[in-house]
Amino acid sequence: MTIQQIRYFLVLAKELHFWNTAEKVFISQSSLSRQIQALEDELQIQLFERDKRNVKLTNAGKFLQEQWIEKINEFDQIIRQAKKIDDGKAGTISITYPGSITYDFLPKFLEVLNNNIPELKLELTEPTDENHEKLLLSFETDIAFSRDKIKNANIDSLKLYSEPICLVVPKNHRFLKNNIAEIENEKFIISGLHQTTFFASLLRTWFSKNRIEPKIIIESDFGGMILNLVSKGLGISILPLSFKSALIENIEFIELEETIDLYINWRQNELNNAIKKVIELAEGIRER
Amino acid sequence: MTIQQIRYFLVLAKELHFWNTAEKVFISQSSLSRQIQALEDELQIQLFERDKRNVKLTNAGKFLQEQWIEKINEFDQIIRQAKKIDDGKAGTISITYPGSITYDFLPKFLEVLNNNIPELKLELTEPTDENHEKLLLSFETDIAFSRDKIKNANIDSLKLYSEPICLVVPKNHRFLKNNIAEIENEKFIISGLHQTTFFASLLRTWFSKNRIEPKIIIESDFGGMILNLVSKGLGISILPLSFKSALIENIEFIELEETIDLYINWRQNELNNAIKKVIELAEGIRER
DNA sequence: TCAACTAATGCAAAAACAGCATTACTGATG
DNA sequence: CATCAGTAATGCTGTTTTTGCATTAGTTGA
Repeated sequence: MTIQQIRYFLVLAKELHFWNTAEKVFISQSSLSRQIQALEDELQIQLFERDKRNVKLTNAGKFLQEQWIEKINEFDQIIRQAKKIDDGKAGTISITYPGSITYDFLPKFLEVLNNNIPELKLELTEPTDENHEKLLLSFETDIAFSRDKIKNANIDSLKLYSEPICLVVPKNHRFLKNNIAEIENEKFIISGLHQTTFFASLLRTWFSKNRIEPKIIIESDFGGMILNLVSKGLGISILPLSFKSALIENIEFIELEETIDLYINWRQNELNNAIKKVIELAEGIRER
Repeated sequence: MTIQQIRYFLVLAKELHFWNTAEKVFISQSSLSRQIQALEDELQIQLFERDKRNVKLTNAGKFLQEQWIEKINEFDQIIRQAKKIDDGKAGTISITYPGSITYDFLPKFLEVLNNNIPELKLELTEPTDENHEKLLLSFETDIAFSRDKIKNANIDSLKLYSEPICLVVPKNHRFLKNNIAEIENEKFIISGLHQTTFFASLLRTWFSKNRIEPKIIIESDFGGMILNLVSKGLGISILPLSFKSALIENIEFIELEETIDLYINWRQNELNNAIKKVIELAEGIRER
């Protein structure tokens, strides 16, 4: 059984037409017909019901289509990862991170990487869903920065630092002079509280602990946007202190009691030396 | 790339010896050598470092060995499952169940199955670890009976019935005449409370709710054994009412307030008609 | 220096595969 | 009812790939 045969099968299962499929996979109709027959023979499973005119998946065929699509993707991903390991330092490594470290920690970290492994190529992504666990284990990413600790037997985690979260207000806001009072009357520009991200849940907890039902006028998950709107006087927000490094005009940060952590996460028993080196450097930063 | 090549690779990765490997996989050494070369060529990844005398896995090779062992197993399991679907009613379906339904529900259910689908072949297992979720999704089982509801988007669950849990005591035990008092002085024969099974956690809750620290003299997860020891007067136990159907001599059941449920669980969108029919029959039983 | 080991390779036979042309059957059309 | 277009399977032939044998070439230890 060939991986290629499985790919042919998957295209045919979608097209349900030998000629079209043959064209798509760049072989002749007769060859395709025989490849599929060979596959059916080897598996001893009928995949398609076909008469001289129609092609239809059997139940077993439908099942294999579902399952194989997934497995073949995983398969390809594994090979891509193996290539990275084979390339060694020349390979590209993927890093995912929460937007809140864009202005402060991340640039510093990238500078350290560049000084120590100048030949390293990086791919940076800010994941929309925050399932770091899955992203790491399926090799879609190599290093994941996260705000909460990942608890998984196959993932190692290390806390890098804690920082306060802050009220973010325009310059000259009354909060800066008086005590923080009647916060409930303020308009908030804030990430959607229904989100499942760790920061959203921290915000929910903070609001409920302080018995505040915030008046949210704009929801945005993009910190840069929030800062900008606050600086224009459209409302106030709550963000980790790191955002101060964005150096936006007309903004002040008021530290709150609450703190938030930053973790670095990676696959246990990583074999890729470049990734191992990056982790070491992160550990080094923490020790300082 | 052939599945077969990957299998060759996996054997060689373990043996690290071309001749031995060739013998094990029933091809000649030269053929094996060329198959591995072809694999390396196609992947563009060096899998082994070899001189004229030694064979050693590269890092990328180690990685692929780890990953492929797993994927190939999943692959085989998928094909086995597809075969079952292809066989239709003639196939064997796998059922896992908690020991507590051995004497009451399960025999009745098997009778219903036998009356309705006499040609069905069954494989029954009492899983030691209770990870029904994984067993179902990896196709190691087809139908899982469980005491707690499985919450997983890819698994469907149905509650079949509730039953009380009972104190199980020898005949003529004082509890049968008086109120249940000074239970703390009784010796318990019971499943290990540290277990992660749903029943163990239910027991823990019950004991703590009633502020009892049970004196456990024998731990056993096997209901039949527990019944036997209770009947011999060695202690008392707590079990679901179902065990009454075991019809052991010299035993009485005292119903408690607490109840426990039985669920049947299966993969959503099951394609195997035999499995679908079994689920239907289970639903039918419930409606009665 | 020699013998034992072991992975790679040249070679010829065998097997598998590819594509062309054709067959065989189905449905639709007039 | 005859004809035609559509479609999957198959016979055939040339090409490519794979196989195993025998041999080579490098390594290790005596």
